[in-house]
Amino acid sequence: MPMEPRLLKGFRDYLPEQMIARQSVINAIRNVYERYGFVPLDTPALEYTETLAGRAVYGTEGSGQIYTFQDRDNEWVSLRYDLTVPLSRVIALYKELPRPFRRYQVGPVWRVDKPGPGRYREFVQFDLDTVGCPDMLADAEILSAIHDVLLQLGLSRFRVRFSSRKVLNALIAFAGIDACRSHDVFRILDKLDRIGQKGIAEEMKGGRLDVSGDFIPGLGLSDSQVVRLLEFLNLPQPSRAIALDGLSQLFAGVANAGEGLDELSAIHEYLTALNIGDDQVAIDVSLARGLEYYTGPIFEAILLDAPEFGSIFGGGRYDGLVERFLGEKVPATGASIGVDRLLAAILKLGALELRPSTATVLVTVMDPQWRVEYQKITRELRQAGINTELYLGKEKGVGKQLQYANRQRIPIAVLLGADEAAQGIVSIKDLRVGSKAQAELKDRSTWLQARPGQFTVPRPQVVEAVRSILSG
RNA sequence: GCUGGGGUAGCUCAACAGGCUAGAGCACCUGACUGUGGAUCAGGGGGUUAUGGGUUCAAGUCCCUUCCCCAGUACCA
Repeated sequence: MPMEPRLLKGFRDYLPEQMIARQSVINAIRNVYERYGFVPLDTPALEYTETLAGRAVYGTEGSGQIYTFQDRDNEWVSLRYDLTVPLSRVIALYKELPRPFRRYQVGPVWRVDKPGPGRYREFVQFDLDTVGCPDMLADAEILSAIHDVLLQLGLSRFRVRFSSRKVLNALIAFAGIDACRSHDVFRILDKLDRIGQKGIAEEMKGGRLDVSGDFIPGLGLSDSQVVRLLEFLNLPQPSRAIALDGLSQLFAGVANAGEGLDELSAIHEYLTALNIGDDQVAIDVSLARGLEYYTGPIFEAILLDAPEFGSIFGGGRYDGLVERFLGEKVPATGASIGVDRLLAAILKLGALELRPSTATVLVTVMDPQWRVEYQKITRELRQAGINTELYLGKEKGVGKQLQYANRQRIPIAVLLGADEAAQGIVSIKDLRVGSKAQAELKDRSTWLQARPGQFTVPRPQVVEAVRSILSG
């Protein structure tokens, strides 16, 4: 008995249809990033566990989600959890790298997590980071790049949000909360979208019952502390400038609050100079983010027409991460696009069409007698830069081959049989014409006679004819 | 991970209260119709009812195990 073909939970095969769409998204992102002058980097899937599992890297939850095992040499190794920590390792290992080091990296990362819609244990991230620049100019450039990426992908209805961990630290001081609880507070603040202010207030205090009746334990903060948190959350933020005003008034008496505000206002100024508006890249004080290593600005983006996919982009400044390996403090900032989520959202929004084939032309094999001629035509088209497939299935008649082209969404078919050969011509068929017409057709003989979208050209003009179809 | 719900063909679902050989639509394959996609017509392949055990004369149906899926939670891209 053959064994059952099984897929590991939370893992996926990327079938050609998905891969074609995914690669086009990745190429679009890469083009934008190279336009900004970032350089490519790749690192191994496996790292020493100690590289990833240091204190205060991913937080307690994050560390528990790292795939870890012993290899044949009894070394403890782990699958990378993100691309940021490997980058900081690279910075420390290759001291000859230029500073600032501005790199992009795309590849899978692994997290032991409960799989769900749009959430997997292996997923692809596309990262963009600048290492060695303390100025907010670097952060603004990250935001500007994601802004350009989304526009490039045909997604204009998005909202990029940013804030700063330093602002949140000021909030902790402002509310009189013990600094050691700050990460718990951030985690709950981050849920604003889902549970609302009422839910946040409950969870900050005694806890709350969720929709399923499950009890979520609270932090046990006092009423007055929660009032201050809500005051912060209710700051009006119709624009970056107004949000900044509100923050500086609210935190007027808080020591060290100035640092975070300076960061946000610097980013605001840079964005304004780049002509990036409040509606596209906004300050959002409720933004918190889960990872422990952020030290300054933090970023996130959602698609307004596909909010159910969650954030498709997230990141921030992590000035302490490289220090773990180097001892020397190296400023760094960057962000990550969740390629799978972004792709799922794009497909749902219809901004990209799934195609099972990369071919534009199918050269059919009508009669094995002309095989060499089919090969020659195929080669001519390929040399002209046109993606062309020679039909390699069983030669069972042209009907099957056109059906194949139709199902593969290959728009153009080339046909050559005895009739054409006798006249030195080739038949070329634009299948898209028939696809449009076929809804109205009922009777087969009319359909056969019509031969929609089909015409003949002299044999030497095949490439030219295909080109003219493609150019519309 | 936790709580709850679920699992019948590739997909969507059916099968009175435990009772004949587990069915249908779609999809797929073969054929007919000029050397041509669609429609139509004729035929065909597909199932250990997720899994292992138990109760019973009899289990898709009832009980338990494991696995997987879904919703919420936690976390995050």
